[in-house]
Amino acid sequence: MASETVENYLKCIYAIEKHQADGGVSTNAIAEQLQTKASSVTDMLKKLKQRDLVDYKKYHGANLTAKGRSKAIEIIRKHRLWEVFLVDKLNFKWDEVHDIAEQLEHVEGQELSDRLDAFLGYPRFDPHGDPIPDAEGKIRDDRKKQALSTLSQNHSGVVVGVLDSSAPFLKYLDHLELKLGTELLVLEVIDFDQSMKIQIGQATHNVSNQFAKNLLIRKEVN
Amino acid sequence: MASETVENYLKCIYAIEKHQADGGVSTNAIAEQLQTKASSVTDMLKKLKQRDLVDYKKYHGANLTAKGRSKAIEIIRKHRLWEVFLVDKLNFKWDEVHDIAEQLEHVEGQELSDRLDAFLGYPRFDPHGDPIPDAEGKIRDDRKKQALSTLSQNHSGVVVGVLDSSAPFLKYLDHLELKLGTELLVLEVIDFDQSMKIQIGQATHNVSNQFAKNLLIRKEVN
DNA sequence: ATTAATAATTAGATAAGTCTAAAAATATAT
DNA sequence: ATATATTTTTAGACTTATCTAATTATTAAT
Repeated sequence: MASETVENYLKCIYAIEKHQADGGVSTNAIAEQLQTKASSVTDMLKKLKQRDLVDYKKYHGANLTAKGRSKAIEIIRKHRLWEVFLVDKLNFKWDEVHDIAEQLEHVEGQELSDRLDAFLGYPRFDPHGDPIPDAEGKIRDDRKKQALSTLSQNHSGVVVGVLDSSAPFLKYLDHLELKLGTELLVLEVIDFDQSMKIQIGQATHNVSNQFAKNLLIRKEVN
Repeated sequence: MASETVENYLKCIYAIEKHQADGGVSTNAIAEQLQTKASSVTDMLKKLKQRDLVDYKKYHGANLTAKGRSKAIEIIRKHRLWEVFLVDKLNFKWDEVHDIAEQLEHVEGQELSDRLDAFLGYPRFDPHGDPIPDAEGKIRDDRKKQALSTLSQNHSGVVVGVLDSSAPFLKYLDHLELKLGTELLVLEVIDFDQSMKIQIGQATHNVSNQFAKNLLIRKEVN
């Protein structure tokens, strides 16, 4: 199989592709995401192309081939399954699991992930609300989710995920007593900076637009 | 922390040290165990010495320092805990877990192993009967175990471990319906080649001396 | 349509780990 | 005690993945 480094590149390109709809993923975007230099990325893209994992044209970025995408999804599946394991079975908190899962995702063995999947009860979502691809690589996520920032006054929703799964953001959510499944109501949107006042249970909080853009909710019909 | 390669060298030196009582572990012994060349081992021993993980004198082999030994035991702890997980929770068979645990043992995080340990109920032994070091690196094994080959006629014992944990040997044990805890009785020892006839439940089998040397039993007083 | 700014690539080095082939040290045998 | 065999080390090369500095392409701006 591919080295850990190669796997990280594939996962990274997959993630960027999803955020940008059109065109090739740029060398710089990959470099920034992976905390490496553009020249290293260029070198790697050549190798990935040789192995038929990406389509790559000099100066025009890269896109995953079917083969590359399939490998990326496999890694994401493992990452998310391990995260469920760490939270559900080992009682880690949702802000503690990312780095460990980052290591576990590279452990090889289809049999391993499939048995882990079964052991966990075939979870559909990881602790951050991200969908877990099934054994065939299908991503089953039919939820209509949107950023909190897209809600207007007096609309309510249920937290179903996050766009930022960094520890600081997740800890802030804990602080606000927000977790997956929590219902919230937009009381007010401030025109000046798009910050909003939201109600969670009996409490109200003011949150920034940056915050609202990173929280995913399913809108409630009310 | 140390790279996977370094960890594998430490684990290897630890294992050989245990089998040979005296003196330095030879370059060739390490090379054979790790399926690599003697020259590579020499290179690595120099690096391990620089990092104070082994004592090494040219042409006279290496021994782990306290620091090196502690790291080796940490890896062994992780390896054995993961093996318990794979067998007890994911229902792998005892001959299938070695290679997967070989990967999992390199995942970093003291917190991870400790929580895994707790989740598994602080097991004392892995699926092959090897003792699991505790969080402080103490190896708790007060069992009086000996190779089956040391038993004489009409003595019986209980299987408590194996010296060879390769898949072929373990599968053979399955075939004989021998597992940890199984009682057996030596019916006859053939003088010619030290092979023996043993009784397991109602069945009797003839096993080679090579077999008997790799099966660990606790002698029963009867 | 040039020029300036930005992005991407090449060239050449470095580090970790490995190898082959040759040289040196140690161990063994007479 | 010397010769032979075995083991170990050195020297130099290769691979993967990385870096810096310099160069080349592309994009944006006037």
